[in-house]
Amino acid sequence: MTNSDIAAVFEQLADILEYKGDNAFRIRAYRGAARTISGLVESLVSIRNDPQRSLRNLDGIGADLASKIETLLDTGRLPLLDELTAEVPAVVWEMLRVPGLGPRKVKLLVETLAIDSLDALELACQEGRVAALKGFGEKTQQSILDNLPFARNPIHSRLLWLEADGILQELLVWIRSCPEARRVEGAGSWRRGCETVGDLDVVVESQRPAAVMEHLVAWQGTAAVLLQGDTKTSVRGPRNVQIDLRVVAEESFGAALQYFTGSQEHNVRLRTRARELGLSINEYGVYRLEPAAEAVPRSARGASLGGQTEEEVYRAVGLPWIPPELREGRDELVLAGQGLIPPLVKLDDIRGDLHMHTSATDGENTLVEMVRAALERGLKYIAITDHSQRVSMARGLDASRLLRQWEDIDTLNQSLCADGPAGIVVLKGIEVDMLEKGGLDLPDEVLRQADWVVASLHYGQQQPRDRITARILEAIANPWVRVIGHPTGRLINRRPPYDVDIEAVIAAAAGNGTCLEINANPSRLDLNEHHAAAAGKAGVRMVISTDAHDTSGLDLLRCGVLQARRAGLSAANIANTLPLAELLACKRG
DNA sequence: GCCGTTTTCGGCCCGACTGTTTTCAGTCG
Repeated sequence: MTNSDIAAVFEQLADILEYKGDNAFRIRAYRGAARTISGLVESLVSIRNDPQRSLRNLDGIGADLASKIETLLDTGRLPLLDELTAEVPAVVWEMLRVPGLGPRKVKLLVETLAIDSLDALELACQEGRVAALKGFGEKTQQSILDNLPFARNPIHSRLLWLEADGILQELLVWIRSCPEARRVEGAGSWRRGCETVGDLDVVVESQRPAAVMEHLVAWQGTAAVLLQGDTKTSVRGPRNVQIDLRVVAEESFGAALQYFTGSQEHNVRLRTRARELGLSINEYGVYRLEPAAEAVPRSARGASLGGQTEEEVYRAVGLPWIPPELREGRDELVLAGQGLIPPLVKLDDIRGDLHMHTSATDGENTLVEMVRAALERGLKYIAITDHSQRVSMARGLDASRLLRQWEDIDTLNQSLCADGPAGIVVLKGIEVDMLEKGGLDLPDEVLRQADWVVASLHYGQQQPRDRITARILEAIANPWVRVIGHPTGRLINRRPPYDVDIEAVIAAAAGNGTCLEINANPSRLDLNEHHAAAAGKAGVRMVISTDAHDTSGLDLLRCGVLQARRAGLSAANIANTLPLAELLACKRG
């Protein structure tokens, strides 16, 4: 079993235990273990087999879960899961996708009304049998009917970060146009730069919350109002995304922004740290913990020790401000406490883009158009890396077409030089395919004439782990290959990564001085943050590239930079922050 | 089920909103 299989088992156990009404902290323990495991780069097998290490040293994994992991590794099954799965009818998982229905209510519906399908649930609502249940009522019954379509619609995946960003930017412009709104910021997983975003969070400072919330309701993108209170309003926006707006006073803005940025796990850890210091953090500020704090209403508590800015909140617990991209509840609080949060790479640090296509293959713009667009964006160098011949669908280049393109690039560079020193250098590159049977799609004799070679795997993605890994290791060892393109091949929400031993890839890249790509395309973001972090620790340089197929694709660099920041990487970890001469001196020598 | 420079037992972050409730449970983030 792979790490993700085992993480899935623990998630499933947590879901089942939640439905059964088990201890909430036990459930949290299973979810915490699943999170830890899905963030691992090394396989659980290798950790278990390493005499220097122990599964029990993993965050949130104790004696019991370690033994369950061993059982899963040995047998591929877990008796507890088989046992519990049999106790929960399948309809439960469908019903839990109805917004507003949680495990408690679903359990009551299943057990008292014998609901066994969404159709049966709909009928029970129409016949008024749901409203008659204890704890339910007319409004709950109607809300179930209204929300049933969301449970039935299988297209329920989270938005890509860039899609969420498009909606949020429009929304922020609208909210900022409200005269009653002062500071306005996006929060949540969008602000943390997550690969995908489930819903949009906006925090606003205002003296008149009601006016701001009415302004949101009046937005042209608002499709329905889900709930509206004194300080919080939720609406359904474009593409059915839920938008949560929270309005607070000036002295609480930082605390609210911190709270709504999350992640949940980061906040749990931050608040736990606060409690150890005799403090309590909520979305209004930081307070001293009184002996009977629970009984004291917020307004009657002592003065806030901070909350106007995020910096104040972190400072109150003895920490420097932590960049949102690192707030995932991993080791960021410990690092921050030791002053070891690295300066994260910024978009401005990136000097060049080293993976893009032109109309010579499957790009939409010509060489000259791509170069002009890169120049407009202030890039100092770019590599033109069209597909090689194996990618016939894209009219991949054979050696002779490639050499002709490189002649064009030579000519272009000469004319760019004549324009003066503020120009751009165009590198002669290729995205060469790693062939199914091994080897590369162009001979070394051609590759050695290139300035920049990206090697990528597009075919034979179903091959077994050792075959895929061997193909990539061979490319890494090739003296002319500078970087491995989208090293795992995944497409977010569409296609899983191919089965590759990423630990071996990282080790080989480190040994050969070959870079690994952080492909900035919002559907790829490949390497992912965990792999990129591990590569950075291993001393591998990464290249953040757009893989642009048209001029607007060059704007995607910022998505790759966000991914690198989430991996905790600095400019020093990223090869294309270097001046060109140093970049080209990187591999050989 | 995990965890421990006060602890191997007794804790485990915190609050808004809704609906169905005479004081709170469930859901959500």
